[in-house]
Amino acid sequence: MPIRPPAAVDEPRLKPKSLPPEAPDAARLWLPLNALRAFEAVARRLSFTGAAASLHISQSALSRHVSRLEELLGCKLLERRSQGLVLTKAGAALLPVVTKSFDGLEATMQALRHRAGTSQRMLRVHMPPTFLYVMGMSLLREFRLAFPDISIDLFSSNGVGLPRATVCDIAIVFDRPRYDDAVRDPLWLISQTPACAPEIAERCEGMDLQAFLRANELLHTRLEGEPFGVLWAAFARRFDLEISPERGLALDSERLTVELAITGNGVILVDVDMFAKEIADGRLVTPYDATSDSGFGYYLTVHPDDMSDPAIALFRSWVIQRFTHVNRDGAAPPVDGLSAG
Amino acid sequence: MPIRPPAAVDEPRLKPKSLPPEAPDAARLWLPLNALRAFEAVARRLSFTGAAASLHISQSALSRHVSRLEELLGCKLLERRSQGLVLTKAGAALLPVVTKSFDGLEATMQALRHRAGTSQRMLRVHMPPTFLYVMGMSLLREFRLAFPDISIDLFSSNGVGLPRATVCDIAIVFDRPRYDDAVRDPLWLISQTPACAPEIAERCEGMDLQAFLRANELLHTRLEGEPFGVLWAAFARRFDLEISPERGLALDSERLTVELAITGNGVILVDVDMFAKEIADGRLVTPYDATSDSGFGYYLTVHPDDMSDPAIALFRSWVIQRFTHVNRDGAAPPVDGLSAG
DNA sequence: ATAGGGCAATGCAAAAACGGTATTTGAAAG
DNA sequence: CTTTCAAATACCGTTTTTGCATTGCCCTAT
Repeated sequence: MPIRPPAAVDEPRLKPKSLPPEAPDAARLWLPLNALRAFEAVARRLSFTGAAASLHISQSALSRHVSRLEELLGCKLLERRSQGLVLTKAGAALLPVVTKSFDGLEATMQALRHRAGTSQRMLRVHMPPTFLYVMGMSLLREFRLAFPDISIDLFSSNGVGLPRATVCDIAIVFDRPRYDDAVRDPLWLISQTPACAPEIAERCEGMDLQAFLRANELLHTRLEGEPFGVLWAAFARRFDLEISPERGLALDSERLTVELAITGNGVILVDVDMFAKEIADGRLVTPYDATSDSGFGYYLTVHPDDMSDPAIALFRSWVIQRFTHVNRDGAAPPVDGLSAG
Repeated sequence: MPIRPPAAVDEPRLKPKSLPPEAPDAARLWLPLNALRAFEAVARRLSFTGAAASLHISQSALSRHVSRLEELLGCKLLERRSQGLVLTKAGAALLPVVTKSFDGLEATMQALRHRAGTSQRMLRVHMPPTFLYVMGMSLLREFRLAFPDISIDLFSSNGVGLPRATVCDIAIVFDRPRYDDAVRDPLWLISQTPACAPEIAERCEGMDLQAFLRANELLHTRLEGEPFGVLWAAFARRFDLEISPERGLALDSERLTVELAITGNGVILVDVDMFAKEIADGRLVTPYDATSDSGFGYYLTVHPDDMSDPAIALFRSWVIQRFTHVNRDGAAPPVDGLSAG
């Protein structure tokens, strides 16, 4: 039954239905709000690709939005010329209105959040150093730009640091999936693959995976509350490897572990996206095309009782949305020129 | 497992990535536009149910939209009290801004359509009388309210009246699905079930479907270009009935056919939603719980060459959208106590 | 000229948002 | 205490949106 009739002429006279036709909303329903937002972003930058990056959606999606808008309006809004985009007269007329309207809405929303006590708050956020280093900073920077009235007090240590247990409201923790009653949302589940210094890979050229792992020291990062070597064990299980995952050297901090790997002290399990920089500049190589998803990853947690705090709820939902949208682009180029060595 | 070449050192840091963080859009992306639209409709009427009817979506959907908005804002926008809804301070602050913004957008869109030649047009629309009678009028009324600057010149006859073949730009035709190159969109696919006058149903009480159909005259509506009795034939096929679908009496106009059925002259195949009125007040009864979807239904067609006409394209897309996400809100005919087995 | 790169459009499959139905809840009226 | 009405919720289907990969276009550099 794919197609359904519209509200047929309602029952003739046997239903007072005090409401008159009330059609002011007919046009409202038709208003392509999301397409207008897309158009605005594109028109402001005069670039689909650029707008896509800034909105954290794909260029493809934007292209479609704008096309639809143009189709609905019956006229082009942007002229696609080889030198770039140019606003047509119609586009030029539309852009300022859209910008003004959305700015107004944004400002009002902001003001209401303010009144609700959401703003001028200080959120205490905790996250592991690795996460902070790779993507946390750009994430927080973005959040602050979107909500300048919410300040962030940032903590970063290798301990777990759950909210209410430590001095923070929101924590991003590295953990495995759990099904308890806590408010935990997955942000980034890692895919682990063995990595080592290029010299080691060279020396071991030709070995199969199992031999390789047996020939080298396994490096671990200690995980609070987890048995020693869980990640290696999960990896071994996934590829039917006969190795001793509990063998090796464990450190507190993943950064230290990576340092050891880079300096040729053994093999480490990494997520290629998380250490893209080290891999890209050759300090770390991933000689085998074997990655497994253990379910471990970074989860965002808040204390259940804090869910009613508007600022905390806002931060949480914003981060979650941010991650669902952007698993890749935000991760690749967030930090430039660093990468501790 | 083969060794992978040391992770092809693709673009290391040589990607200026000219774009600065550019976060003005971070908040834009977050703006819950659809939820705001929902809130506006509810707040204006101070009623979820009423707004749902006017927006042609369910109360449930609206409830969720508003909830989400409240959650994002961190404060209630409407106070649900027993006497009805009341705007909170926050809601009262938000409503005018939203209304103003959306009105502005609407007006601008309208103006652009105008400039594009979409407006101040006269559209010639053709539809079958039955369709017009049952739902066409309310449809057109609504369209006119949403787009007052587009006039409608309405034709209604039993002929097919395809655009460009007759004096119309847009036609709604009763037909079967076809896969030709014409621009044809299904609006309402009918589900056919036998119906007759109550006296006949009474007289035939206890008969099975096949006996019932054999005992009564079959009524048809003549369909241009279709073999005599297609609909009855499709129905018989669906339920493995041994009847002679080509038997019976055919008329030009479905309304006439229905009249004959009502006055006890035979059995007709109807869509229960389309003749909800006749069924509700007992003039027509559907004694068997047997409905089949033949694929026949009402299709909207425009001439391919007309697709570039903004006004025609607008009408078309508006009608299609109107049909896809409309429930049976106003229609829900209180069909009680009928439909005996 | 020709190869290469940047950018928007598009086919297709996957994912997410959205909507509907049915049900529950909660308050008020009979 | 039952009945009624409106909003919230559970559950689930499906439409819409999105991303990826690819195409096509035009410009630029070789």
